[in-house]
Amino acid sequence: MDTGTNTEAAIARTLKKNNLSITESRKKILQLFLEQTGALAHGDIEKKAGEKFDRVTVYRTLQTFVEKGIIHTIPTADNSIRYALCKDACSDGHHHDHHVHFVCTNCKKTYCLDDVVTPEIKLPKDYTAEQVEVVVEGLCRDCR
Amino acid sequence: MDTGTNTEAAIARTLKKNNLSITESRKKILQLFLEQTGALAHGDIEKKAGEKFDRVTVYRTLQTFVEKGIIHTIPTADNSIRYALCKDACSDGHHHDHHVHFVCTNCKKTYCLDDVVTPEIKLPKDYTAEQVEVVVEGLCRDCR
DNA sequence: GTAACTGCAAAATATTTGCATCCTT
DNA sequence: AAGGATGCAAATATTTTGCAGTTAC
Repeated sequence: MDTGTNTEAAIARTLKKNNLSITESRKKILQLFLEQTGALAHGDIEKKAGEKFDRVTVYRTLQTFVEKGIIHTIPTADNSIRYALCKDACSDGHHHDHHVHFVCTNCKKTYCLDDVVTPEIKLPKDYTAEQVEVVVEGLCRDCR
Repeated sequence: MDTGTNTEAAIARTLKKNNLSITESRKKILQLFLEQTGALAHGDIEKKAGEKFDRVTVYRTLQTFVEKGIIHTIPTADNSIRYALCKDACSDGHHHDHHVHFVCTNCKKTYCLDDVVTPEIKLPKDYTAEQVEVVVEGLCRDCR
């Protein structure tokens, strides 16, 4: 069975599920995320997509995907927003990550460690936690 | 005893300790951090400093402070870098935070919870952790 | 006096918006 | 056919760089 077809079908399904029309740029960008181990920054996507799309389309597509809960942003100390695919628990605007993110200090790749669950954090009495983000920096498997 | 004087002395000491000359902008910006409970974004500093400094000076001052380990950056999901004072464990370029950061989803203030220590994270075998960043989002004491 | 720091101008980047055209449904 | 999505142009915003003048030591 052709995997290409499977992936395409999955992509179409994801878009349809979110009431988005199925267009070239959305398919291509979603494809990039699926092919990718790690997370992608806006710039990565422009590069990987070649000359295919206008810069503005990339901005708009990423924004739409975040709004729909298809991808989520990962905070990093160096001000470059990165995006990664959400697992199914996410939906419209309400993203809930329960896994840890990892940024390699050498190759700068960003990974979602889906199997590493964010720990409980004990806050001072006056604070209420809604969401916990954990970003670990270090060397990834390829760089050590 | 005049607290103003104490603070000024502390500021001067901090700058001297890091081989930085004691200038108006540095004093003023460091002052802002000391007066502040939470963290500051570049924009906040420009606003709070009034018309006092050139935008470029703020950029350069923040950069210098980060390099010297006087302040550190806090990653947030919304791409606005925030800065907060480092505790003494930090030095030249090697910043080590062991506390949790808290961002209020209502008032957007960012706090360093110095008493809340970052937990140990168990990573997959192939990864090495150098630094763990934890950012908790929720409601702060003033907003709940 | 000298080296370091600042402010201004301007360049380089990054992001947002409006609108006409094209594509999906 | 109608509404949504794209691409282009241009407006904004953000960050960086060079350099001349000023300040700290």
